[in-house]
Amino acid sequence: MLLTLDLDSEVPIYQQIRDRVVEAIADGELTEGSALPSTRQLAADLAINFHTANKAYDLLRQEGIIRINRKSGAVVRRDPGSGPPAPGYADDWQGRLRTLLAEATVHGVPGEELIQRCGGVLTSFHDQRTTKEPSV
Amino acid sequence: MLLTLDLDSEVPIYQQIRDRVVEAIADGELTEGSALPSTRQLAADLAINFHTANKAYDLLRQEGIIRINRKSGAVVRRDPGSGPPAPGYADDWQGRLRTLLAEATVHGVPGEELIQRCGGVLTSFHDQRTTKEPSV
DNA sequence: TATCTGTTATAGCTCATCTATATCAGATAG
DNA sequence: CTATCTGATATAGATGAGCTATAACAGATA
Repeated sequence: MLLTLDLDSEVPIYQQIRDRVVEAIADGELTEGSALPSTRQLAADLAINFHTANKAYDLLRQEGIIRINRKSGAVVRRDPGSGPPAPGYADDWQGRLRTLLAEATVHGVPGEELIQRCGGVLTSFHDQRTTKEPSV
Repeated sequence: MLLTLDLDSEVPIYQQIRDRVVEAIADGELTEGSALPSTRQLAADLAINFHTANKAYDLLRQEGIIRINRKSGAVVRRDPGSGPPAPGYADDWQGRLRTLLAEATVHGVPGEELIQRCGGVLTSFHDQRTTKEPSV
């Protein structure tokens, strides 16, 4: 997994790391059991402080997305096939979706285009996964 | 427009105000030309500092969503019918959409449900608008 | 004139973000 | 056993974001 950061972004570094990992799992690039680099290794690769990488992993752990052992390091715990979401998650998520869709709507993006883009993104997730794991 | 804040949220107050205004415009509750309360009035209603309300309006102005005159106060400048989005906007937006969809996917929400929720939210926008402005 | 508006400036507080060191313990390779 | 990797934890400092508190100024309006 190649991880590029935008140090000029308003989005905190640890948040960017978290987002990229989540997207990589959705893409199928990482699956349940995949090992992530150690916090020190990741920090060295990204030329950031060790604690910032640590915070990113801590965030992913709090979300239940990765698991951290002293022995095996950071390992992916959830992927799209790991089971249904926690109760209430989807509704919370929809609240954030609503804000995002409202913004695009106000800026004049047609509803049909928004649906198309949603579908396109989801298809890209699915395509990536079926590419990595061809149907037996 | 009734505006409720969550002071315990991690989302900054000025961001919450901005989000609620954007959603109200998408809903059709506010349309191009609608007047918003003055910053001092809004701050008093929400029991927050005047500068925080000011920052929210400043953010909306930077996004081109409202217009601020000393004379007429804050007025909605953009609504879903104000024309096409700025070039490059939709692509930027899709990047944020991708992160949001990836998160839900990783948490196990099926793609079909995500599409349904997107459509549902967009329909709620449209319904609200047609309710306020019934077809002649 | 009194009062509303937006605009701007300054200052202070709290907390988030990021970095810099340092230490400790368990696991592992030599 | 020793050296070295790992995660976990503590402390401290720098910088900036977020929010509040006053204050002052200018234009519009009643």
